[in-house]
Amino acid sequence: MSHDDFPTENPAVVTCGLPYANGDLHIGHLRTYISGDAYARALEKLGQETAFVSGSDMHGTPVAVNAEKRGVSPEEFALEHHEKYAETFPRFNVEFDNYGHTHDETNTELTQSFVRSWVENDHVFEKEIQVAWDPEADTPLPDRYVEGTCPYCGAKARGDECDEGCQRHLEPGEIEDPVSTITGNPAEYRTREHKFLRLSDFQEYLKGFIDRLEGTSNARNQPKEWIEGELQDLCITRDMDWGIDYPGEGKEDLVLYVWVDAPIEYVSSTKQYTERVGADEYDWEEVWKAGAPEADAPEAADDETWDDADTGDIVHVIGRDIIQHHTVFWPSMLRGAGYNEPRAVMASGFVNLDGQAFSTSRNRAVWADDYLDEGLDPDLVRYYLTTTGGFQQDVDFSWEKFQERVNGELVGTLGNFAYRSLLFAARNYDGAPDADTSEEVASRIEDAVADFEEAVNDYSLKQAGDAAVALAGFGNEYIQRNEPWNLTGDDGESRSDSESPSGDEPRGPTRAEQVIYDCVQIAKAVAVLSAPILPGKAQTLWEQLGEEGSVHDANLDACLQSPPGEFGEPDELFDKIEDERVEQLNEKLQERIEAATDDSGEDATEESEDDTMSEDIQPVKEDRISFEDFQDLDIRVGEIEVAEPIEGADDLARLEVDIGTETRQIVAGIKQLHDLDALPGTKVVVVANLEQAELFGVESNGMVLAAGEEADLLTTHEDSVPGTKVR
RNA sequence: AGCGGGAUGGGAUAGCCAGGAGAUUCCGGCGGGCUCAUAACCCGCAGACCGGUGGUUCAAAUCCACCUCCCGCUACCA
Repeated sequence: MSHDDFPTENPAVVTCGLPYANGDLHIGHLRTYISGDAYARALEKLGQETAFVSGSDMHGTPVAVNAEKRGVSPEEFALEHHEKYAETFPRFNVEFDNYGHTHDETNTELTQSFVRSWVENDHVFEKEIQVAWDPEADTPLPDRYVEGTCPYCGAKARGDECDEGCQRHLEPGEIEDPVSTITGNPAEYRTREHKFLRLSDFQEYLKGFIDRLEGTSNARNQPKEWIEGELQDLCITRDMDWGIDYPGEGKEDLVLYVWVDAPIEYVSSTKQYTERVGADEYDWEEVWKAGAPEADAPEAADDETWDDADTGDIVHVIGRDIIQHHTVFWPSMLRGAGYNEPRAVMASGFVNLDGQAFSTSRNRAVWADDYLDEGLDPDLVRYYLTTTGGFQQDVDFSWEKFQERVNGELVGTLGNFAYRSLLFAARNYDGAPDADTSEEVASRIEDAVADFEEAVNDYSLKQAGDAAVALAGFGNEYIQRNEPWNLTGDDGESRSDSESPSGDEPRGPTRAEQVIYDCVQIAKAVAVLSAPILPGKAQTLWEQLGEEGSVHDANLDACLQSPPGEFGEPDELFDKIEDERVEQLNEKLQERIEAATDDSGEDATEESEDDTMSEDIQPVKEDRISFEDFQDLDIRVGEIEVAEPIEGADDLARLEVDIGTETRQIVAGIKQLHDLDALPGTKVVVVANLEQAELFGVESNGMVLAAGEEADLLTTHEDSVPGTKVR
């Protein structure tokens, strides 16, 4: 399948996955938005007509539940977050052409029109299903708000999945002893009629679609299992008040499932952009609808049809956790309503913090607000997040690594080159000397531009960013090699006589003038090429060069166009991050984590508040065991000698425990609840004759006893020596 | 369990789709240079049998098969 290279004749739209209006943003979330922004800007650099849109996802159960807890309406609750997001993004230089939300009029109307199209094209059917209900609160309980016992393995499980036990998917009604996680009441099941989108209608279509799809490879490969297997039909309604009403008679009590109205916001947001700037400036229908094959027979549109279709280019930038939504549900939804299909899905990896996943409940995260409050420039984290690894790779964040990249590449290479070149030029020539770009330098800039163009067409922001920094690196080498500081002050002697063969011209540039002119030209190209990733800093450099207007209006051709002649002494573009600063940042992070762990009762977030307390205290079991059975347990005192985290596991720690006769390796689920460094020397109670197990690839030979969800470690009151039997 | 992603000098990463020069870049180490520049920059050196085994090929980090280990997804968490 062949899409034309960017820039294409038709408009493009770049979208970012909708942030859910329930919680704060951290730099993990930011990775997607920064990348989307940088990619949209990069497309514009190529001269591609591009809109960049997103919006807040306002609906769904978590918003409704959390709003109720706070005693406000869901709308008020969600709008508050929406406004916060809308204000935060620009502070990271993420500038949407339109940022809407799913609850506005545009999206409500458009969503309902999508649903009507599906109904008209016979993709929707009705089915009775079992829905969990909280009889006391008289509210339905979506899957995740039910807990109970897994009918297969007996483990504690969520309504939709045996998440801790056998991992089996559970159908509504299957779980035993269902309990509402909202109120703690026993839940019951009621039979309800719901609407389904028949995804199987699109199975053949999707097989073709996935092969045409560009972007990251994970977005193409991950959904294959679904597409080539049997697609479950998608239940598109929920028993709730909060959401967009299902547009049909007799269904007033149903709202649409969030994953119906959420992606449609991409279209709505683009439409709002058109409404604001006018269709001759940017026409949303050209990108979303025009030229798309007819909707009535989805599978009829094959590769060839799409090849010939004169459509716009839709690029979705998302996190890799919602790949299936964008490669299975969403294209089906678009196709069923006669819309265009996405050209590319760029699914980013996650951001880890010092090698471990962010944990919002433990406050182990770098929050967007914290970053800004530190006074750190947004372009620094933009650079880090977009160029540290491949787009679909996970990226590890630590303040040390952040410092290393900033100081090495932005301060040392890019900033230093720009500063030394412009300063030298300003001091000696009051700007760019009179000359033309040398062949060597022009050709090097052309290479950088070609790299950049290739990067955009390969959906590689890293390559785009590297193109700019590598060019600055060349600049440093070039200025060093030519030593213009040893050439100034010379008179006629050092002029490059080869450059001015005839006596007609008053004089050619001196060697120094030539070198400095070249450097200024390189700096200009660096400003243009780095603008998508470093929008603020590129603009500063642009202004230092004496350029008018915005660097974001310049396209790649500007890289080789001559810079204006005059400018004054520049300021340094980037500040070095000192070691003390990194220490401070680490300390603050550490303090926050500890604070969050300490007062977990008071300032606890939604996760712990709900169920932890009730979960720990259960009625005493009726079944008694014999004394002999008890005797079979070898419980003894142990002393922790070594405690270290197990890479990648959320809460597992590897312990070495002295149990008197020997030192055992034991894996315990206590990592996030204890400061592991403080554990060695602690007396614990160990079940020594438990069968061995392997957890996360680490052998566990015994069990350390701890109480409850908080894993409160059992220890001894006096100082029994390791090995002492507990009885 | 199935599926996806990954394993590359001490650390971090690129290259893999389109097989072929001394395997990229950054940090760190060692030695030199420069002084326009933010103790910055430039040059050179050391250091990798590209996770393992087998295959295809004139040629494999790259393609194929099997295996090991890590991370994730499996139908509301970027």
